[in-house]
Amino acid sequence: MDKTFDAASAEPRISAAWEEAGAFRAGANAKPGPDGSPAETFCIVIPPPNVTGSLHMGHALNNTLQDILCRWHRMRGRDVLWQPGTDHAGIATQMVVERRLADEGNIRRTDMSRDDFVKRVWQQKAESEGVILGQLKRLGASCDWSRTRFTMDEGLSDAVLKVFVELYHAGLIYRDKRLVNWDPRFETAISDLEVEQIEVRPNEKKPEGYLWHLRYPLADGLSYEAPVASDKDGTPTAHETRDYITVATTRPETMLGDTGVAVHPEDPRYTHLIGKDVVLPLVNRRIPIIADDYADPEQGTGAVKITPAHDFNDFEVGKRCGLRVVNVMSTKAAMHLSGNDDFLEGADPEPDAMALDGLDRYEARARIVHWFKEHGLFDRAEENPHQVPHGDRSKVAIEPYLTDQWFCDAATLAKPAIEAVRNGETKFVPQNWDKTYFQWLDNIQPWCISRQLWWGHRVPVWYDFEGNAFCASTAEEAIEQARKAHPDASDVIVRDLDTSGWFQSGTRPKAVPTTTEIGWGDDPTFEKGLVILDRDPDVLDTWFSSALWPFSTLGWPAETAELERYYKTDVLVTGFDIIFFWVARMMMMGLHFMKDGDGKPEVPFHSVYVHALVRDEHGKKMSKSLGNVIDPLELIDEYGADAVRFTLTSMAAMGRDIKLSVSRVAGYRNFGTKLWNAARFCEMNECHWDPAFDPSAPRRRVNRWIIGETARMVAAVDTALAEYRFNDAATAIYDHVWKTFCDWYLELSKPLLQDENPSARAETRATAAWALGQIVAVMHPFSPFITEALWEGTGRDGLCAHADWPVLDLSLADGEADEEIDWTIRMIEGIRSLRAEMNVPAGAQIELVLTGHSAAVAMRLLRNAPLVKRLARLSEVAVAEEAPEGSVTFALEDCAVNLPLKGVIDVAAENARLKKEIGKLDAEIAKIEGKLSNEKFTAKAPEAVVAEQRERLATAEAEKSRLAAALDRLANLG
RNA sequence: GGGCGGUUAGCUCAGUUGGUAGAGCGCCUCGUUUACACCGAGGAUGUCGGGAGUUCGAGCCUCUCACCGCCCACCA
Repeated sequence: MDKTFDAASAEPRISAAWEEAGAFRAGANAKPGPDGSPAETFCIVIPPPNVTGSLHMGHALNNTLQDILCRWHRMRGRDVLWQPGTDHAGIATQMVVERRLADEGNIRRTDMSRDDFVKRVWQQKAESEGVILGQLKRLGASCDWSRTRFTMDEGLSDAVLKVFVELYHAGLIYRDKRLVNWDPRFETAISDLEVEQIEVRPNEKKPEGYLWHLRYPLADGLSYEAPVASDKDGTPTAHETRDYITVATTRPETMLGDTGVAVHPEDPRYTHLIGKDVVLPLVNRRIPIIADDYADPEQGTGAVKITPAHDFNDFEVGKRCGLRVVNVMSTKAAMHLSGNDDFLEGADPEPDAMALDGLDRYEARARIVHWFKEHGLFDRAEENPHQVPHGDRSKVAIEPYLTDQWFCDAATLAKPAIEAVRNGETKFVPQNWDKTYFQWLDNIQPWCISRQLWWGHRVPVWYDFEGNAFCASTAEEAIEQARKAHPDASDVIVRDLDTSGWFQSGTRPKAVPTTTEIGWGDDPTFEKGLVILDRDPDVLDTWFSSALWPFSTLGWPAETAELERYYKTDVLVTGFDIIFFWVARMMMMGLHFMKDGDGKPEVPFHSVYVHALVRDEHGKKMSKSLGNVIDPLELIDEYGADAVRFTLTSMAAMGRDIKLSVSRVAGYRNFGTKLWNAARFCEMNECHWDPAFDPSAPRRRVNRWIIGETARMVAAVDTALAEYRFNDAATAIYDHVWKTFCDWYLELSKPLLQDENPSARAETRATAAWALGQIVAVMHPFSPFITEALWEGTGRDGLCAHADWPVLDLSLADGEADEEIDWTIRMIEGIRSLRAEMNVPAGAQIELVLTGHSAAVAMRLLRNAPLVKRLARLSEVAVAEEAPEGSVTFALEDCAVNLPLKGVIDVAAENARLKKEIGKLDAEIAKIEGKLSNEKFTAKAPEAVVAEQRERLATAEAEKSRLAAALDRLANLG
């Protein structure tokens, strides 16, 4: 064996061995029950990574934790299916491809046919999927790769179609014209969840972060007296005549679409104006002053301009008050005035207004403010930092925009999803996250599921010339529906707008749903009774298909054996950032479409383990657009996958943030090396694995002790994993391997391995090999590569990945052996500590004289003398009545340990040391006596606690008396 | 505005029914004894954010304050 484990060369070899063996196929290590019943299943569906990029630290953490659970259960004999796959990530992937096209040669998406563009995205998918799955394999993920799925593959597309069509016919999906969050960069609607609030402050670059106060002249020459000053009681003391009303806005450009000004019905400043009109500047449109509670007298001027087409609140006000809706922007959020009938109706725009046509909203804003200034209608601009909704992908301000979109009735679907968590069918771990889940679902809004993108699942709806919708899984079915709706039609056909023929009448898209752009909005062709259907050009929100992942990947809507066997799945492992996007929606869809054996709605998983987010060094979420992504592959290259995994596992308990430090990764790489060298030591000492080894057989205390320690460690790991306390499991292993096994057992075993007695040698070799074997097995889920290499290196059969998980009875622990070895360790530590403090040269062999002991303790010391001598570097171990002159002394609970150092000893320093030690013991004694003299304590505390305190007091007093005696002797010496 | 989390050793953070404060890294001293210098031995460092309460006993439970962070909703 080499001195270190060479991860870089071993990992690919081991990965290949797993792959060749099909080691992770579902059922690969399944063990039937004792009665021959099939193995219990364990199923996790992977959170499908996007086909946009590569593995980041969040993936590394997420998949490490899943892999630990899968490998653990696989070794325990469960039939494990870890279902892998990738997500088409509609908007994100389209964005990546568009950027790439731009890099390659300035071709815009819109310069291509939809068909060609989508083909190009499929290329991207093919490349990226290979990259990211390869990276997951490098991490060691034990997915059943033979079942890899993709959200847009044929089967999953079937699932999407069926779900859409069923929900549509159940009235849970519907089309509606309303304000949506519109992303002007991608020119698509997005859902509420894809909007993030970003604060804007007054700045030089952009006209934003102000509250502009603008004057709207009253119509018909009206004027009024407005108070301009008041005393402290609020009684007006001065007035001025005004022929305008001032409104305050953060978005002056929307004034072009104003159709009213609202004031509070009880605002004394304005009640007399209610029902009057103003003439909208620039536009010369008469719009009413209306009364509505929405106007807050405390905010702005108390009068608020109402733009129903470009503000969610204004839209509601407009509905209540019957105001017109005037959309003044294009899909790119540029002003759309010329040829805009809504805008022109009832207006007589200034040439300056029409000059804004086609300008970006910010440019228009600047010019409009300027225009108001020039025309004496500008009151003032107030600095006003405020939150502005932005698209989470595009990072541009979203525009509330009036369009037809498809919505899903999330509130109805949410009810069973809420109930299932409330009644514990699905549990969050840590449980606290259910609050987050409830908070969102209890207030859920209709989910906008349509996107004006090219990449994604096409909405399965066809329209006739009247705009009637026919929703069906296939064009053929849509045609049937249309025939019934148009009994007199000579024929119904689907317009074949696609050169590649995907959308020919009666066929449905196979595998690659792609099409050229449809002439949306064209005049319908209706001649000679022919009805032509056009398919809805929109695609679905990418999360719509993700929501089906736990059952679509298992074959649904087909009734597959996998679905029957593995649904519901066991645990979902995910970050909290997608509880709304994904977890909640999987709950909704799973409960709506899946039924258990009794026909009862069935949740997609019984547990949701929510882990922290790996953030950058400033605590920010890592994201590609911020450019703060740490590449886990680089860490793997340098330190090995096991080190990265162990680091992340150890940090899994952290609250919400994991800030990764490379030094820690290095530390866990060292841990691997430590284990490697322990194995090397075993090899050198001929500690060979014996399959027939019986852990209850060894008689030597050191061996019995390590067997007990091993059993306790395994139990700790099992308990921790059962409760998803990954860091506790990692710590239990780390401490056991490094401290217990390497630092103590291997050192203590050395004399036995060289013992003249062959049976002692044989027993110790077998025990060491066994203990190492248990470590390798238990550590495998955490560090699969090095353990697989050690498995192979120690001549074990098969794969470590398929090893039996250790099942050790805690009765293997021998209390008497534990006590004695623990005592021996304390003895050695005491001697080492004192040697160091006395500056005894490390190489010097010194004597030990035991005093103040019982016969039993003397026997114990003599029994373990070879160990103590070796590890504490002693020449002689003796017992005596009196300590030799010039000794330094420390006390164990049941004896005094004297090291004769006459000539070496610094009397003054030793005097000080002993006094300091005695001082510590005095403080301890005083503290315990205080407790024990407190009647309430002895009366109310549990007996065990009181007894423990009494014992500690006795120990401290015994130690103190021994040190006091040593101090006396020192005084005599002096 | 609603909700959630954090504040423990120089740094990054563990600490599971309340019962002697821990780890890794860093730091100091010593050491190449044939598994390991990616090592070994020893050592120093904490008013567990402040205050109050409950309790025989609080890092842990309750209340409160301060600061930091996140999520949701809103802000003309």
